[in-house]
Amino acid sequence: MLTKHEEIEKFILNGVIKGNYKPDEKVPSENQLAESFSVSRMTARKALDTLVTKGYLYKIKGKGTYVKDRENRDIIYLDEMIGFTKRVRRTGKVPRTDVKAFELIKPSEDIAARLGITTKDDVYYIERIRNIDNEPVILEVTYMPAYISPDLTIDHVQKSKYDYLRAKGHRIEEMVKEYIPVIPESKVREDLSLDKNMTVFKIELISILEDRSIFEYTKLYYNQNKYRFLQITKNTGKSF
Amino acid sequence: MLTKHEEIEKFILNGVIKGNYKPDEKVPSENQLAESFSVSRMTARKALDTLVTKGYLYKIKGKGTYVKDRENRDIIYLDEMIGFTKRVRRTGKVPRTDVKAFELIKPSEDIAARLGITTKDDVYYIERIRNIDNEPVILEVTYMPAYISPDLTIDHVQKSKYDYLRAKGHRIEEMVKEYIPVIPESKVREDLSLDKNMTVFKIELISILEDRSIFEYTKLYYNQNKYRFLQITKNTGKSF
DNA sequence: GAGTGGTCTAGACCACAAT
DNA sequence: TTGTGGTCTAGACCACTCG
Repeated sequence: MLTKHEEIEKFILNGVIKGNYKPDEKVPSENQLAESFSVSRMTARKALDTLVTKGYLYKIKGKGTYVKDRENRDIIYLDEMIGFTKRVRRTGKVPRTDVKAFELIKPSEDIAARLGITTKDDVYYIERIRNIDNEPVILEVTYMPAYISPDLTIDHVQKSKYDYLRAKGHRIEEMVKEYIPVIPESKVREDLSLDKNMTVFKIELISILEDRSIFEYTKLYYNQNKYRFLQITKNTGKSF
Repeated sequence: MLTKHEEIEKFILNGVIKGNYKPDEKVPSENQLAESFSVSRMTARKALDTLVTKGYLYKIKGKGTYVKDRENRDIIYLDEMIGFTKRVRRTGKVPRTDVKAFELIKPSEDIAARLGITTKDDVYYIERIRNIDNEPVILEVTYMPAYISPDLTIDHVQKSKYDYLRAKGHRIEEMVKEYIPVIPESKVREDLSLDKNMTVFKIELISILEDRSIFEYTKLYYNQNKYRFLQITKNTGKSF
């Protein structure tokens, strides 16, 4: 036995999947749904809100509720993040990196612990937004111990952290990544122009150098409205 | 300017982070919050619901709303899924695989397309739940073309698909994985005993053999209540 | 001005858990 | 019986969009 809002959710979702409601077209308004299902507006609203959170719809205040275009999303390959610029160009699209923050700060206890330093050591705080064809795709928040990268400039950050690292004769030996689904806070939501309460894909990672020092602690937020995130693993001989 | 439900959400979240509300202890009830913040119950409720979706709280009908224990989650390494049983034993915990479904079916058009076969070809439909210490951790839904694995039995599935594959002289050449955050449908929710509207981590993958035929299409749902999902990448020489 | 979504209220009835 | 969360109602006011 479905509840009323589940009934409405099912009805709308069905329409989306079957193509009765096409991408970027309106679904019935909250008032229309309330009337046609003989429920209160709050109940109809709950159904639509759930489908927004699940990523099927998006709302525009004053206008209506629309079907999200999930079919025509482009693909981004996760292991190729390092070569973001090059990879995007290869698809004929235009990449751009916006450096939103580049500061020298004292880390919180949590950050210091992750980087294996103390709260008295300096760290770079870096926020970057990766765009493709002027659309924000990835938000990156990075903490880097200053002692490893003493002469880092905003110019390096505008391009590639890893190019800088290589130029300094360092080499990343290991990366530890954690995969986390989240509903982002408002700051992330604004930077990636996401819908409220939309689930998002997050990776937290630590890069470890050849001497076991930690080069960076980075949080990556991926905008799933326009892109799908894939990874290709080739058999190297022993994994499978 | 925060809305009222955001104000309450912030208050509770703060209490959780600061430790005023301890793991598996109650937060104030909806009625208590409604009174102390001078709002209607629906408004207080919305704040708690949001925190459930975000993974900070869980609710038990008739009892109350509780703080989820996120600190003491164990770690599972993603690339080691193949050796699930062995890896879990190594930590001193007890792994178990429940085969919930093992059937020979005709695939839908969507599934057939993903497997590179027709809707007239047979496929195995397999559902498995991976448990650690009797707690469901991973739900796995697999479609396998029968022509590649003609003599597959439930016994093989109880153990390892990949052991079977090796025994047949095959070898997985490549895996294509897609990472997706989702709010699972009720079936998945029940299998993994998840909270309603809780965001979950999902991987869809295709395994490709040396002759480019597709061995499997698999959907994996990871229960993030009890586990964190990490991946370690070692530098093989050219990736970074 | 009419329609939309965003927020909020003050009730109500229910199923469930604990005492 | 009391308290909890789950669902739902029938209103209300607001900010926004568009004609």
